[in-house]
Amino acid sequence: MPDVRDGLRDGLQAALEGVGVVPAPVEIAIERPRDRSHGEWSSNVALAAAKTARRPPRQLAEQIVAHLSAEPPPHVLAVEAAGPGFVNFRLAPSWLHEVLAEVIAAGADGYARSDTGSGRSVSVEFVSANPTGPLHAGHGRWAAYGDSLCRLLERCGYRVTREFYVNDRGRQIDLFAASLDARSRGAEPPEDGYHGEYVADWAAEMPDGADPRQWGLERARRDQADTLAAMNVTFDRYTSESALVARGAMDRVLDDLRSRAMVYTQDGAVWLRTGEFGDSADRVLVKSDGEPTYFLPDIAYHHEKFSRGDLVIDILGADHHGYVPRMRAALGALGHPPEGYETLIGQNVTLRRGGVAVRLSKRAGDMVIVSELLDEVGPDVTRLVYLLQSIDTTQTIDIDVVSAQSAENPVYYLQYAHARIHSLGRQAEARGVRRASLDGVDLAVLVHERELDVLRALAGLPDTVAAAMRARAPHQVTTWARELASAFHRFWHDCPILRDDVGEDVRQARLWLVEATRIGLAVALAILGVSAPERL
RNA sequence: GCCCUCGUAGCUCAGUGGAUAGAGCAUCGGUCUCCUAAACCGUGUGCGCAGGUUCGAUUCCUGCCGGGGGCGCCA
Repeated sequence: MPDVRDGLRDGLQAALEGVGVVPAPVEIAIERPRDRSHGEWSSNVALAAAKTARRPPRQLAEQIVAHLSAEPPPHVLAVEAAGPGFVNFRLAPSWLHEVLAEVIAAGADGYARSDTGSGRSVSVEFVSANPTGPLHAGHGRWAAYGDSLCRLLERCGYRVTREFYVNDRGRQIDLFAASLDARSRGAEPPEDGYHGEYVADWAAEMPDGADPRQWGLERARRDQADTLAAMNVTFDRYTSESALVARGAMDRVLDDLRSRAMVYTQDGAVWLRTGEFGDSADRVLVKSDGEPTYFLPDIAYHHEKFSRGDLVIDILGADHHGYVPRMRAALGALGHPPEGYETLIGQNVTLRRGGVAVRLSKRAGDMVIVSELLDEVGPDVTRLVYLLQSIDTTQTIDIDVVSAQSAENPVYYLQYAHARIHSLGRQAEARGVRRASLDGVDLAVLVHERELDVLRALAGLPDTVAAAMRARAPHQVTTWARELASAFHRFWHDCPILRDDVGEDVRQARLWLVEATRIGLAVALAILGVSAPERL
């Protein structure tokens, strides 16, 4: 896909040669200046290359400008040296008209797609909630985040496997089954058991004679699956811990570690030398009672995942961050390269209702589950709210705000832009206005600042998608979508389309501009896993 | 004590190794005979503190202060 920066970069390259800076000492960076008055694009090459060029940056910038001005790259109206030594480019709107044509040609399926990950596979594990209860608000965040990250990776060409690990054996399951059993008999769960209300609810559903363990696991998994389905999050692979143990994967990985002399016995327990691989201490693999800890099957699971991904990504809650060094150490002990394993730690979610924070604790019982949020605001708002901010920050979701049908709710701004586009389509149809073939439309009539702002936003989408994928930060796509919506609302306000006093040539060009906006919004919403209403 | 993470406007949050740090909400004041006013326009003494690296730091590094999370032969 053509990029206006290619021409600018070639021009800068030639200019550097022209002023005797050969070869260029740095990669030529071209970025958008924060301040529009500094032009459409800007380069800091003169600042970066000044030292090797052995002249003041400002002087170098002026020399570069002199060369570029003699033979300006495509679309360039003027080149200026500015500030400490920036080279600023002023461009004709034609570069944006080319962007519009590109967006239309690529469509929602093709625009902002890249092949940076083609031929590479990645396994992404997220949510992996214990089958001991419903998904809480934090799980909802990982579901929204993880699925959107996968969509980003896919858009960049990676082959992605979405993975969910089910810890269906061990002490927590025993406690859950015991809690369920106690409730079904009208008794209190064990002290360190599960005290949430749902345990009593589920116990009441449990048929007489059912095995609380088996029945409870199925009940919890069904509940979680329903919630994930409601959020439009699906997994390619569920791996059961007990099944993994049953088919011998755990024993095999233990043998493997033994053969590598990574294991020793002490106090009747089997330990892994994780301390030698960067962990703060060695860890127990098999307890003195002969039972494996969760850690050993988890190692086996991660070992397996490398058969599905060149890159293995775990998305974990902040409360599991301490687990990262030991898993990293275990994988190192098995000979996996460190760069093949990536962990993304998400901070907690707090829900607020009526101005009061609701505490999240599945075992204590006072828990806010995702389905509560889903029931109130629906899957689209739920996902978008989760993806409004970075997972590095703790998130506070005010249920009163996000469930309000008001301007306070940040989701509506986006949805309204989408609805306006579809409203225009309906109006156009009612008035018998049709969009002419793009070949016959003169996009050069798009010169209004509001029109150009929309196109500038659209021009930035490919970079945004690429950057969001690299940073594992789907919320950057949300931010972009809000910026596009803002540009679109301002355009809408100032640039009528169907009104009688609008000339046909301008109307046609604007109809295509709206279509391009629709495509941009569709790309972003597809990555976010959100659908927007066609009318509000 | 150690580890992870955050600290940006009254509130909720974006953002960047660069040239004058943004959005939404809230406040106050404007804009519909016109495609949806859930919109638009105007309105602001803000990067926790101190060092360091750099031509340039709010951004990177170190320390401190403050918030959240974690440090089991639980998962």
